[in-house]
Amino acid sequence: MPRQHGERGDGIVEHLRDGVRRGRYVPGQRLIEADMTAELGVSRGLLREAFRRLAAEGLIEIVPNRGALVRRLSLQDALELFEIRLELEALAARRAASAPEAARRQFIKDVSYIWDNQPRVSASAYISENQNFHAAIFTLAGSGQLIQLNTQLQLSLIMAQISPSLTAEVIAQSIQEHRAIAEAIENGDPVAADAASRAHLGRARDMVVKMPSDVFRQSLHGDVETVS
Amino acid sequence: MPRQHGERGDGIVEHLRDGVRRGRYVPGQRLIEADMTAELGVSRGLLREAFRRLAAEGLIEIVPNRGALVRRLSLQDALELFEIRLELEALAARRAASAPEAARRQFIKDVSYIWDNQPRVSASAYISENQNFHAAIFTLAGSGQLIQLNTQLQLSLIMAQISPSLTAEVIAQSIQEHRAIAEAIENGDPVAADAASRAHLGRARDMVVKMPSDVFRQSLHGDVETVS
DNA sequence: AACAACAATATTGTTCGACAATCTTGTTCG
DNA sequence: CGAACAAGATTGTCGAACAATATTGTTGTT
Repeated sequence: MPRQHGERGDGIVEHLRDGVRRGRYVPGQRLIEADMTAELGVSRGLLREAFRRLAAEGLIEIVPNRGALVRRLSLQDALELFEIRLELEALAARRAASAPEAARRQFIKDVSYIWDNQPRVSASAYISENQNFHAAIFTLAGSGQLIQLNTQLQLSLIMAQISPSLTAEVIAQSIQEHRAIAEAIENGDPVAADAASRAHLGRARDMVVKMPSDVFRQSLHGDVETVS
Repeated sequence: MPRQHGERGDGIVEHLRDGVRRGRYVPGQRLIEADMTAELGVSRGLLREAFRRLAAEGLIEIVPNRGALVRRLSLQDALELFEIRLELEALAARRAASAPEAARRQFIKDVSYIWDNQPRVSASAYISENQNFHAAIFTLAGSGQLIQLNTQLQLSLIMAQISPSLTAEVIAQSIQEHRAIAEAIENGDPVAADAASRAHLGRARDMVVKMPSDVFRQSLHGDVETVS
């Protein structure tokens, strides 16, 4: 954790990203500067720079004169993000399936945990498995820009918001679909990988629609809202 | 320009974005804090927050201990971005073509300049026309998340880098393709809009590949590079 | 008890000055 | 000409300060 000169801000950013992933910070939670500077041992200036980065990434929001809070997606946000993710992950899957065989073989090793038949011990275990799996596809796809864009898709937030409502059946179904994607990639079949990705994300999308509505922030009525 | 409490940073961000668009700042140029604080009349802290936002957006880069500079894309960066843009803009075009008729009609009015048959007076005139046109499609698509992601696609940088090598023929060709996209949207035909978008961006991509190589930064040899 | 109005407190927005770490440039020496 | 070093420029980080705004607490009234 002791980062060197010029990279201290990275540590803060990582702390927050990780904190949201593991539920230490939850969507809607306000992030008070005084508290965080005390806890992390950094100056306000550095903390505020980190906040700005994360806000641009879409993980937190900064409301003028009210400061930073972990972003809480509306259902509309989530659906728009799923729609985008569908396209980008299909692209990534195609690229991944076209990667050199050695790289694909390594990928299969890296995600071997998806073949485990034991029921996942906890929702959070599945959440991190899921994040890892999707990240591995983007990595194998080998496009720096895709990896970068993937951070804007807010998988952490979606998982954090729906995780209390996750059922064992939904998880089991997802794992099956992960295997289908992985197999298509292993076989070097871009068309199948594309299709399997779309099927997986389409189903995940439908699942989200059926969630209790208080999982999401009430969406603004306006036509289009941007996030600074 | 006198923004109010809590929104001063927005002005700086806007200034930089605009500056890159109009060529006031060019890819590769270093942005010295002392100079910019003097010119913009803001404190270093605020300026650095703005830098962090823009770096997360991908418009500038921050190199530890060397500060901020306008990002200069490698050919690989540009191609990866085109590949992604192809998918996202096709999505946006489909959505746009499915928008209510009133909105589509308004869109056609907003982009009526594309029907002008006069040759564009300057490369920069075409550049701003192009940016406007593509932004209008994303706006009509009505997805806040898509609009947000569009900022990561770095159209400004690509244009800034290739603009010295733009020819009248290439511009004329692009304008034709813009018209095809607009017509498909006007007719409410998502399939045609999708196809026209893909054709346009595919051709633009091919054009970029043929550019003189010194237009782009020499790409790093590594497998994948991320931009913080 | 509910509520309005106000005061007290907390929190953010912004600036300034300081100093160490690092990079850049200029100069001198071999 | 190039290495080595010194001088200067620039960034990274901190802390203190104060105004603007938001939040909470208190009081008095109905």
